Formats: sequence, C-alpha cells, structure tokens
Amino acid sequence: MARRADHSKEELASLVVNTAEELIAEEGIDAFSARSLSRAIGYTAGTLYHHFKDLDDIVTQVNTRTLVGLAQAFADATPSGDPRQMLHNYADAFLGYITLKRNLWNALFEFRRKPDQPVPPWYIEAIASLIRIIAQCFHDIRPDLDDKTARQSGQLVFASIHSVVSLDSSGRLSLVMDRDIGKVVHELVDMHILAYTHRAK
Amino acid sequence: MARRADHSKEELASLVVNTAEELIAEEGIDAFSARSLSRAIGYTAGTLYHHFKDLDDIVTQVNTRTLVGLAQAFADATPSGDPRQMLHNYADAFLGYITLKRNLWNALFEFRRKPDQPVPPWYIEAIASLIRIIAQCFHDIRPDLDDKTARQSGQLVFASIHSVVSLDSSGRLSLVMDRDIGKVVHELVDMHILAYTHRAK
DNA sequence: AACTCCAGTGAACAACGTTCAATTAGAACG
DNA sequence: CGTTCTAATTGAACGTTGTTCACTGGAGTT
Repeated sequence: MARRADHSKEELASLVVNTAEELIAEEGIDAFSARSLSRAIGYTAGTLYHHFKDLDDIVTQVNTRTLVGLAQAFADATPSGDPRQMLHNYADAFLGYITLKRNLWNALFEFRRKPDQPVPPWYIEAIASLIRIIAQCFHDIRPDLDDKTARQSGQLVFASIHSVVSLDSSGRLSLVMDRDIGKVVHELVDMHILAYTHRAK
Repeated sequence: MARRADHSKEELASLVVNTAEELIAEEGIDAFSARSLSRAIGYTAGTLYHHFKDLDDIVTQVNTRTLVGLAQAFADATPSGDPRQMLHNYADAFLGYITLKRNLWNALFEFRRKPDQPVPPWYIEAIASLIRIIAQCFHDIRPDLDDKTARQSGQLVFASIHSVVSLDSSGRLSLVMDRDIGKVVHELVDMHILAYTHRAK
C-alpha cells in the first residue's frame, strides 16, 4: 500500500509538523504520540521515522514555530512612544499569546527531551531576540545606564513574567497565589520599572 | 517466594517511600519506574499496588517530604532582626535546599499526574505557610500597610524566586540569562523590597 | 517489459503503568 | 501436629509507549 504519489517529501514533512501542531494545541502534549500523529495523517508510525530522526525532532519543529509566533506577537504589540507603557504592552502581548496557545506553550517547557540532547541554538537565539526588544525599553527609560544593565533587566523581567505565566498556563499558579494573572504580570512590570528607575548610575 | 515476615505492612510502606526518595534523588524522576522501584526493594511491581493506589500515590508521598524539608530549611534559616536581611536569608535557604535536592525538587513540579487528579490540599497548605513566613517580613518592613498587601508581596516574591530557581534547577535558566542564580535571586529580593518600601499607603 | 529504487508498511522489541488469577507463607484453631 | 483460613506476593498478561527494520509494491528509468 505504498502511496508515494500522495505527498512529496516536502509536503509530507509539513503535513506532519502541521498536524503535530494541531494535535498538541488541541489535546495537549500528553495526548501526543507517534501513533496518534501517524493515524491523524493517514500513515503508519514507521513512516515518521523515514522523515524525522525521532519524535523529539518533530516536537522541536513545533516548538520553534511557537517561539516564532511569540516573536510575531511582540512585533504586533500595540506601539507606544513611552518605554514604560511599551513594556506593559509587551507583557500584554506575551500573556495574550500564551493564553491563546496554552498547550503549545506548555509543550515548549514540559516536553522531556532525551537527557543529553542539547537545546537547539535557535531556541536560545529566539528568546535572546525577545529579550533584546525588552532591553531596548529599559535603555530608553534611563539612557545614562549602560547596555549591560539594560540587558540584565530585560532578562530579569522576561524570566519573571515567563515564570508566572507558565505557572498559570500549567494550572499551578493557584498553588502559590490567589490573584488574577493579568494583574500580577503588570505589577511585576511596574516593579521592574521602579527598580530600574531607582538604579544608581 | 512470598516473604510476608520480611517486613510488616508499615515497614514495607516506609521502605517503598524511602527507596523511592533515594531513587528519585539520585537518578531523577525520568529513571523512576514501578519496576525499578520494586527491583530496588526486592519485591515485584505488583506488590506496590497492594500497598499504594498507584505510582502517583508514591511520588506524592515523596513530594510531601520534599515540601516538609523545605519548610524545615526555612525554619533553619539564619535568623536576623532586620526583616530585609531575613528575606535574603530565606532566599538563601530556599536556594540552598533546592540546590541540594535538585532532582526531588524537579520531581515536585515536573511529575505529570493524571489529568484530572487534583493537587493534594496539603501541598497548597505547605506552600501557603512558607508564604506566610515571607509575608511577615514584609509586614515588619512597613507595619503601616495592611496584611493583604504583605501577603500579596509574599506570594509575588515566592513565585519569582521559585520560578528562577526552578528554571535553574531544570537546566533552563541559561535559555533566558547568562548570570549566576545566586546573584539573580538576591537582586530579585532587593527589587521586591524596594517596591514594597515605595508603596503608597 | 524488465529493472531498480525507495516510501511506506506492519510486525517486532523493550519498557511503561496497571490488573488479577494463582500461589503459598504464616496465623489461627482443634 | 494437622488442618483451615487469610492475605501477601508473584508472575503473567493487557494495552500503552518510542523505535527499528525486513519486506513490499508502485513509480521512474532503461
């Protein structure tokens, strides 16, 4: 029952990643398996392994899309001339995107890759570029401080927001607090702005 | 090969949880399985299910111990009359404990319980009591602010620190920043103190 | 028409959590 | 001591999981 004509190599590859993305988005990473994916695309599990190294490979490609989407959400954030306001807008973009793609976001951080497997470099670069955008706001707030300080503040606020949003997204924020995630996020942003504004030269 | 005399019901139960704790601490939650655990205690996998509902049950008991240990680490934190200094001491206790029990801490947050299973109430209470301790420090800093404000700040600083420490503990902090976790933690504490100090009445 | 190639299959493997009939050691009793 | 009863333990089994691989049969080439 070989069906070589149904899809070209490239078509099948994108069919796999598209379908994987849909499955994870709808059912969550736990319901995702080699067999459920292959069933969904009408092929056998074995076929996946002729086009991808392993499941990790497929999930990584889905995760990359999720990160690219987040970058786009940042680019689409409501513009503002006030860097303080802009930080809040980025926070809203962040929160909105993750709320929309809850399961995909969880897949990014909950999926257990094999122990030794290193994190793909473009993961790091994708996140670094988001942090650069945030750091720019800090730089605009206090241009007298050096770039390193702005970058560190960008990292810190990104990590803080990422963390509470991820806790919320995985349903564990209620373990720690009984407040609305939106309020918490903006309070965090205000706090980082306050701290940055008060920094010594 | 039934060995009823080897261990009483209670002995076997604590043998299971003790061994599970050791296994998870040494090998991590990924290497933990019903068969590896039963092999380690010299019984069969089936035996586990006569004494525990399922693996979730066992891991939950290990996790409870981890939380109790964290509470103890807080109690053992270096005392200080200065609430600001005390917050830093708690942060050190937190960081030190989790560094020591890396794998157990990851098990607490990475272990995937069955979808619907609710979080055990004593998890929540254990965390709440830690937050109360932190909130007390905030209250001491500015006794003029009400309890709710102090509690919310306690929740926020706990969530912030928990998050970066967990990121570090699971090896993902480097995705976001290139700094030492110790420095970051204390910078976060300082920031929360600064923000709290500047709050309007 | 014959030949080569390779995408796709489906069976197989090891490991997973979990269940359960069967076994059998130890306790209780006459 | 012998018998009976109870329940702790086993080991096979089921349905999953990720992954591998010998085989097949249709598509492209000669």
